[in-house]
Parts: sequence; structure tokens; C-alpha cells
Amino acid sequence: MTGEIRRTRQRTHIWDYLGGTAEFLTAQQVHDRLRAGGTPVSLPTVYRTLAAMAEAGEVDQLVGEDGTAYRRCSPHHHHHLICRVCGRTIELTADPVEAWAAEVARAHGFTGITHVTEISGTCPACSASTGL
Amino acid sequence: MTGEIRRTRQRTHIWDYLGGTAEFLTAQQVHDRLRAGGTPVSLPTVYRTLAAMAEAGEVDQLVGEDGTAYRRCSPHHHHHLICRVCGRTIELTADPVEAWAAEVARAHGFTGITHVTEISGTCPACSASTGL
DNA sequence: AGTTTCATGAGAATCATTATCAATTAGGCG
DNA sequence: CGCCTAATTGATAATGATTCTCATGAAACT
Repeated sequence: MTGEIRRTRQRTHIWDYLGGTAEFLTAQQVHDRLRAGGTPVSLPTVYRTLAAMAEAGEVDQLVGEDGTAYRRCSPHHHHHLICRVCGRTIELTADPVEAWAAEVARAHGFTGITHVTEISGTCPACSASTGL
Repeated sequence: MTGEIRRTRQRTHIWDYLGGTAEFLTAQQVHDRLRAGGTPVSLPTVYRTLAAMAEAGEVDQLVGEDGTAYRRCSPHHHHHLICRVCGRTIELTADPVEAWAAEVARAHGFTGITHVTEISGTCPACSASTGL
């Protein structure tokens, strides 16, 4: 047996593109934007690549109303504050939440705990341009 | 203009069925189980009804890997502790999380905040039967 | 009971996601 | 450097969940 995860042209492009944006993007969006940018990549490849990266922990995966979205994030455990209007995302650390989750799990005897916490709202820029 | 939301046989059945279970169920699951129980309801109706109930705040809606799932819950704001194995769900109140979310929102100038917090793990019963 | 309007259901349409499979390419090795 | 092998790609088809269409049936109101 030889190598495992190959570094291909397509994967590099996807990875690089994800590095240049702060939004969560679906596979379809990544596909569209890469094509629009003159980089031909097939849709199945985008799906496969993003799923593989998520599996490997190289990108964050977020399942929402619009399907599964991905984003390159810092490798530590964290949460997100997302603008509902422009999609801008801010990473958060949330020690109180971690502590609370651990406490709740212990109290109920649950093991193998994972948790999801996302906060969404309207960011200052968008509330300025939209609201008023 | 006259009445708004009618009380039909189908809606009553869906509502009642949801009242008898503690799991989150997808529209498809609700449909299958109602039929299995001898209650004929069409799939589109189940979709429409559950979406309408979620819209009206009568049921909780949870978007996960398996699609959109629904459950009748207490009407207050709360969070869930879910067993990944059997689907059992426990409602939680989480004041520390509320406080933290409000604080984070203020710090970043976000408005119109909503947040999602779900904890999943293996419940005591399932870890006993599965793990060992 | 009559009427009006909304809800239902059967099926078709849509749309995202995944599988199939032949052709291509990355990487290691001689 | 050029070959070999296995992993990757891409075009297309298949799948599967969700939504739409529209004729029929059932609530609510008088």
C-alpha cells in the first residue's frame, strides 16, 4: 500500500478557496464560485472533497436549513456567531457552555457527549444597511 | 375573512401522535408510523402540517443530518439532551447559555439574536446495552 | 342544509446528493 | 526519467426527500 490522501489540483483549489472566505458555503456554492472563477471542478468532486475534509477535521461542517455547509476554521473546539443577512461568521470560545454541557451530561449519566452551539443574528453592518 | 387554522382529522392525528412520543421524528417517520397504526394520511399533508405547526411554534423543529425532525415540547425556550442511540430526548433549561449568548451578542453588536444548543451522547440505558 | 374556503391526496415535478464506471493523474520506484 | 498502480476525477444516471398542481372532500359559518 502506498500513499493515502493525494494532493490534487482540484483539492488544492477547493482548499484555497475556502481559505479566502469567512462564510459557510454549501458544496453547490463552492462549485459555482470555483467555476465562475475559471476553475473547472465537477460537482461530485466538490461533494466528495468537502465531505472528506470534514471527516478529517480540516473543515467545519454545519447542517442547517440550506443543507450542509462548510468552512475552514481554527482547529480548536469552538462555536460560531453568524450574521443571518451577510453570512459573516465569527468564531467564539465558550467555556461557560463547555462547563454547562459537561455538568448536564454528568447529571443525567450520559456519556460520549458532543454538543452544538450556534448563535445567529444581524451584525452591526447589516443592521445599519437593512434595518434603517 | 373568516377562520384561519382548521382542526381536521389528520391534524388531530398528527398532533396526538407527536404527544405520545419523546423522540424527534421526520415527516417521513410520522407518516410511516401513522399508516402502520391504521391512520391513513398522505405524505404531503404530513409535511405541510408539521411545517405549519413549527411555524406556529406548536412543535420544535430540529435540522440535523437526517433532515428536519419535529417534536412536541414545552412552550418555553429550552434546549435538548439527545441520546444518539435510542433518540430519547430530555429537555433542558440553560441559563448559563442564555446569559453567555446575550453577552456575546452585545460584545459584537449583533441584534435579533437566536441560538441553538443541542447536546448529544449515549444515555445510561443504551451505554449499558450497547457498550458492554 | 347551503355556501365558501381551506385542507387533502394522488401523482408529477424539483432539487440536492450519491452512485457508477471509464478515463485520467499523482506518486513511488526501478 | 519514464513506468506502474491505485486513487481521483468527471459525465451521467440513479436515488430520495421535499414541494407543487389541481381536482375532490371536508370545516366553519349562516
